[in-house]
Amino acid sequence: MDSDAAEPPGLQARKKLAAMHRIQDAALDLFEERGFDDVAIETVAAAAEVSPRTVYRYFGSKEMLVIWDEEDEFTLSPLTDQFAGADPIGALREALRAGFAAMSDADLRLIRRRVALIYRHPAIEAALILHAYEKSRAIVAAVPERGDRLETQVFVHAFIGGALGAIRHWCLNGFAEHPYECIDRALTLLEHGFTDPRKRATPP
Amino acid sequence: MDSDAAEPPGLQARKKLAAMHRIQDAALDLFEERGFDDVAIETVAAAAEVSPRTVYRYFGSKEMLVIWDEEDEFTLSPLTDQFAGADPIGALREALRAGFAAMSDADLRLIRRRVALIYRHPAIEAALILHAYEKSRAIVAAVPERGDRLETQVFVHAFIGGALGAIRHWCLNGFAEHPYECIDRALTLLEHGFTDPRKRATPP
DNA sequence: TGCCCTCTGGCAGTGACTGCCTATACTGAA
DNA sequence: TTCAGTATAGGCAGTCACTGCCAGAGGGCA
Repeated sequence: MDSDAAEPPGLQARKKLAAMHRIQDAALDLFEERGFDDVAIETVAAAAEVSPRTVYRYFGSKEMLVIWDEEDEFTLSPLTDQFAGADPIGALREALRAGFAAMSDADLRLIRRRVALIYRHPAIEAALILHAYEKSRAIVAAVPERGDRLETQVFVHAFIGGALGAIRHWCLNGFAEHPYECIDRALTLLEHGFTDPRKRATPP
Repeated sequence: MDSDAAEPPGLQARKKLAAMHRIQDAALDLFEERGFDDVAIETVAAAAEVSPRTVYRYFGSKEMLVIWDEEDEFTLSPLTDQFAGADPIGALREALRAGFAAMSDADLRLIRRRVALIYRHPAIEAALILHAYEKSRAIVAAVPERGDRLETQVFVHAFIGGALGAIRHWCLNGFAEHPYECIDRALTLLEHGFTDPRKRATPP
């Protein structure tokens, strides 16, 4: 594991981060232009002027070129703590609200670009789902006394599922609403349960 | 698509089904013995006395050798209808109860064998998750007036997530409980929501 | 400046997966 | 029973994602 405390950036790490952004940019361009399946890693590497080996070292898989988000670690790790608290849904809502509030318009544009690509290509959507479940597994593991309890498993998985459903809806709806709006409504649904079909049938 | 009505079995289809069972059996044996990653498709094909090409034609992917369940189509397609009704959770509960009740001990043993393998190898668990989400996508698509609604997306995804959590807990708990027990409790959690942490902290 | 060491690049390999074509087995009618 | 017509399995060769391994280039620090 890296380390939990934020260390001074490191001049070498900056180059890596810059390269990752350059590679992701090139990849998004190519994928949007020719389609995900018709672009080889070698092509992406050539466009970003790095070796294919480096692309794999940085991103691990082709799909991660689209999934990867620099802020991922920062936004997701506090989530772990929320699940242990007394009001996990409220805490999650607040954490996500803060996360979206901290985003610039450029950030949001980049996310929309990536999400559009994700739901245009099933293979990438698959990778996103797996990525989300890896997170959920980490979250469950981080709640020691409750990790093996069915209730924890179901809650965490349902939350991940709900979040994925919200993102999917956000994209399939042409990004009409603000993403936090979707997440928020998903959280409300999880909060109150699906007992009453009218809760599902009529928006708040 | 095949067809929705049950046609006479077809003598050719029987041979295929028998071959699939033979291939899956051989695959499970080999995966349990040597591990999923250390068995090539070629080996499985040789053990089942079919060509590797046929294995792919039947199962589509290596992971599907473990995931595949003959009853899958039969148990899952009625689920689609349940989501459209007034009391989807109740209908789901009943459908799943009936499904498990119809299972023989041999069926259950096979499922335990497959699930144990699934959670021993992340790659197979990944495939299971994706398989489940493909089903959920089909389900959402089958609820025409509600398919693009956020509430439907979230509900279906949360249900799938909850079910996956329940199965995961079932396996990680050493198959101590009956699987329907786990699913049932998961449904109850979804039904009542996660408002009250005590609902998560204390079993019914 | 010089030593250490991490990181990048190239190489070669593995194995999952996929068209394409031929042989073969099944199906339905003469 | 036999003969078309059709669907299906096998074999071949190819693509490409992904992975160790090793040598070289470049930062980090004295």
